[in-house]
Amino acid sequence: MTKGQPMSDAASRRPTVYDVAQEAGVSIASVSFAFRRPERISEATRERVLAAARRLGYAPSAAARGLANGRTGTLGLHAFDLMLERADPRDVTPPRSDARSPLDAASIIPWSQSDDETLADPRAFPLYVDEVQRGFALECWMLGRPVMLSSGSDSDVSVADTAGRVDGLAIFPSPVLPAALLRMPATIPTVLFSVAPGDDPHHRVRVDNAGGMSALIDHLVGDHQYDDVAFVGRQEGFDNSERFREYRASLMRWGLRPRDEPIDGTVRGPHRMLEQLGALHVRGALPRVLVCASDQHALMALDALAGLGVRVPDEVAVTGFDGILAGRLSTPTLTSVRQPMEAMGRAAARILAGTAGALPDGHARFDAVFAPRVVLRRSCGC
Amino acid sequence: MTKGQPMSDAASRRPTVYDVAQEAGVSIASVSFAFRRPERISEATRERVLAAARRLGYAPSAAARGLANGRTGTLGLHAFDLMLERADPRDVTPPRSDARSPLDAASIIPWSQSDDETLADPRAFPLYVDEVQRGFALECWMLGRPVMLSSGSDSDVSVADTAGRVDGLAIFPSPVLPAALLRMPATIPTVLFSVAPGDDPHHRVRVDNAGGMSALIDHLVGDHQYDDVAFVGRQEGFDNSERFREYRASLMRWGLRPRDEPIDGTVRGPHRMLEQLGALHVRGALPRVLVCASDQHALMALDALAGLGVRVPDEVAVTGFDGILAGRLSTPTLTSVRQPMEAMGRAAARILAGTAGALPDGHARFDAVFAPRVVLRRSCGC
DNA sequence: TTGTACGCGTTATCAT
DNA sequence: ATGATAACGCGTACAA
Repeated sequence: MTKGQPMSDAASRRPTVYDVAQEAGVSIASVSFAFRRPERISEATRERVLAAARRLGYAPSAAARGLANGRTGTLGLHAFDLMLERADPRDVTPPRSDARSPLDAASIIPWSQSDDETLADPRAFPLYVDEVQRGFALECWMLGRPVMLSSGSDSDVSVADTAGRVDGLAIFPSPVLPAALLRMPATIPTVLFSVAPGDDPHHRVRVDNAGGMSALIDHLVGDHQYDDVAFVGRQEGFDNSERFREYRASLMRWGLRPRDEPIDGTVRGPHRMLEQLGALHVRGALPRVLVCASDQHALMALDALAGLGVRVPDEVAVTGFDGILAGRLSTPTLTSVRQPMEAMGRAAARILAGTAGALPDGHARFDAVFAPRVVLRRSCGC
Repeated sequence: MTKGQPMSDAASRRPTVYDVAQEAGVSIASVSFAFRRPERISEATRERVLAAARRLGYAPSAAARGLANGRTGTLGLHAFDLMLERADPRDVTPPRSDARSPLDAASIIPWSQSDDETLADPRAFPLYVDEVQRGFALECWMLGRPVMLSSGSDSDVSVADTAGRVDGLAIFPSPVLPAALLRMPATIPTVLFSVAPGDDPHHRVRVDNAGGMSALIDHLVGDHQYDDVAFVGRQEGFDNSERFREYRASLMRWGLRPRDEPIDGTVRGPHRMLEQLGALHVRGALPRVLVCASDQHALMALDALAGLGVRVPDEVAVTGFDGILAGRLSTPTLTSVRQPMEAMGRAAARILAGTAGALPDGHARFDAVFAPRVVLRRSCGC
């Protein structure tokens, strides 16, 4: 077969420029121009080409275009361990879409109410990542760029795979990230969410944890006069660590002694929080305030305290961090430090879109640090 | 330059198999095998290749791979008029990510509280599409496939563009959809959400509107004895029309007379609902119940009634449809008919993943019809 | 086990 | 304005 000629059975394949060109009686260049360079072609042939394309159901292959001009036009958002902090979707019965129900005999599919409640629980959605993702998608929509969402637990492979599909990539934080981060190719612009500044070539979008935490502590100590304030949450990841550090620093500025041992609380899995708080409770050693590393920790603490019969905020006050929606639905409503999550997602998209065309070693590395804001609700005693 | 040889300045470009092959001292086939066919290569050379790839920051180009083997591995989700029913993100001040703030002198970015509230309003997020999208993304995650999110108002171009990027495509309903639908290439498996059955080659995922509506009317008339029930919402799109039709049919089965003129209510833009309800109110002609085409309509109706000083549900009862989260946050809480949105999104993904490899004219066309469920809350008088 | 050569579908560069 | 042709980077028969 001669190079560049259309294959014989045009019917069974996805149509290509060759098929359209033949159908319209023009060359493949004219087909391409009809779609991408309307000004370089006569209106008459353009119409002929478009009609032929429509007749054949032709859709240009993004893969070929991407190969030809070296860019995909897509921006990516990657999560290493997507949903690890949520209900595992594998626990939920998959809908029976594999049951063969032809169109003319559609059977009505029932669903498990409990499964639906698991998925629709505001404590599981929308979370921090969902709001950031929404901001990212909104901005990409405005920029006219498709968004590629990807995830994977094997850090290297999955991120490299995604990197090969997009012109720019934003990455959610993860415990496994730092190592993978260093190996990350600097070949496309990359934004890291909530990662400490460093020497690597990647951009940053993060929040001023210290400012938010110190404002929160100032409120708790200054306004409420609380003097026994504990921290809940393991120190893993940049955000949690920075929040813990500033929790200690702020208390010490007020002349108070922080509890050195933060109360551990894993957000997912069999959690030890009830256990730990229960132990403190029987010893009568519960702190007056639980400052939690995130809203998810705080909501778990509310559950645990309710289970122990401890009244919030009268006996123990609780605060969160992030400002997710579920904090507005809890009982009592949750005092928190809100991050502008949508704005952060949008910022990441703009950074990528702006630097996607630039040189790989573009010396302008962004570090967008957003100011969080204390949101006072009931759980702190307000 | 000879065909197939690496270019001279390997440093300034994204590295390719040629660069890696040269670096590792092997052929490009070995590089490819090292990544895709580990069993067909010796462990030693594989290690050499992977090390070289890491050194160079090599990420395989998805475009080239997609072109070579004819599939992208990605599933797509397309919305024609994404966010048309939400706050226009262009109204929101973009975050100042374009301000050059080098990493070593990060300035803290303030943000507008009102903008953040607009974006974080539960009435704007998560909506129906967001929950479906989440289900779609969850299922794709389980299937190990990336997701491509796209949107565009120009129906033909944008959907064709997306179709060229994915192995299968799910499409949200839209007023402009029917026309574009017919022109859609059947070249890749396609799922249409909430579209009436038809002769086209596309799959369907939808909800049993009639069953849901009749159950709702049965509750309102049978349990609450309401006899003056009006419908709110324009009859556009498959879901709204079917709901209106069944609203009429159900009432007539109960021997009641439906109001023929549904109260118009556009979800976005300067809405006429307050105006219309106000006119009915001054005439003392408000219906006893407002059955709304969607939760978004119902929430607007609640606002309008509150503005008129009409008590819900004592004077006028209100019901919605869909079961979005915002209905749990309204005052009073909203009685609705919930769709299993996540399950629908997951079903779409499974259908696409299952048929992506099949023949284009695969005769198994799915029509997954999910059973909705009445959710009783306060706004109906319960 | 490893290397060579070609095709995938598009865009861009040149001629005409 | 239109046509011919060479990249683009990867997968993979096929040859060695």
